[in-house]
Amino acid sequence: MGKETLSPTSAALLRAAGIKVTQPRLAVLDALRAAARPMSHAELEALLVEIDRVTLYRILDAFVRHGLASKAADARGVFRFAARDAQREHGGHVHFRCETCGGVFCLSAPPPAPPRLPRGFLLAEAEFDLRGTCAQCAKARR
Amino acid sequence: MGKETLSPTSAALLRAAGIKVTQPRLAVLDALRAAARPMSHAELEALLVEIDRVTLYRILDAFVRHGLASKAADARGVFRFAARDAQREHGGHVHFRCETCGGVFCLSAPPPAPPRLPRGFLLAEAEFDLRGTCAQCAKARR
DNA sequence: CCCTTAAATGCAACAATGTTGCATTTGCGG
DNA sequence: CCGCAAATGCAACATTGTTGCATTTAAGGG
Ligand SMILES: [Mn+2]
Ligand SMILES: [Mn+2]
Ligand SMILES: [Zn+2]
Ligand SMILES: [Zn+2]
Repeated sequence: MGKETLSPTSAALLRAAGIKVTQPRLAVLDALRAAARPMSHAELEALLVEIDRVTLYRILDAFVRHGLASKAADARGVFRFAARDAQREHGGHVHFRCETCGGVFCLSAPPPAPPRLPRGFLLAEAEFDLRGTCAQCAKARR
Repeated sequence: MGKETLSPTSAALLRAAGIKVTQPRLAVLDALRAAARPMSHAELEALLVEIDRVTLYRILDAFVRHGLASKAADARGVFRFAARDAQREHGGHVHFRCETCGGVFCLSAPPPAPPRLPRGFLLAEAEFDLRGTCAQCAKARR
């Protein structure tokens, strides 16, 4: 009987990152890892009412600093956070964002290869960002 | 003697878009068309001190509604606006955004072709978004 | 030209998002 | 169990963007 491939506990991830394991951080990391898509601060705040607003900002920034989460502004200019390990599932394909309903759709196409950068430039992230109207919203519009 | 390829006046662009030609709009459109890069509201406000803050927001939104400008959140979550005709110069290549200094750099690589979308989906815009650290900021960091 | 009128502007108030300072609490190594 | 740096909670503030409403102005028809 082969050993199961367990995902690490959130506590283990926090310890591996070298930051203190606290109840608020466990709750936030659990929420991020369980989320189907990148979450905004407001969404997390609504989900985790017991956590202070500012603490939540600081926890998210700490996660980003220590490589546990990614942070990117969405089309509306709001930051969205994704757990790095949950995010890996979405690394192999392209996303389409509906400008009407805000929905994110996973396409089957592989992401394009990043081009060569000028000397000295460091690439952190490359995202092929497709925006438009999803089928449902397009139909409703007529 | 061939006829020169004149770019249209900003007033002509406003008229063609079917909106009133006003002094604030002319100033904003001139500024956007002269700008080397997409401009934030704050940058435009500093440049055009005579224009009211709210009016500037409304002018920019009107430009977007009428196809005279594009609007997109930058890596810091701030909206940046570009005149559509000035922007055409930047349609044929990819951009790199420095997460440290906020600078936008034009790369020589052509943009990747958008993938096939699911039935009913409408593509409005496709952008290959590269983020990281520019050479100058990378050097300063060490 | 001058009126008329809808559109655009200016200003005040508000809302959402993100940051800073500081006193208090807590995880964790010793 | 202690001591202390790290993390939290709370208040105040900053920036970015929105809404309501009174006033001004562009543009078209006499
Ligand atoms: Mn996906
Ligand atoms: Mn360019
Ligand atoms: Zn949709
Ligand atoms: Zn830079």
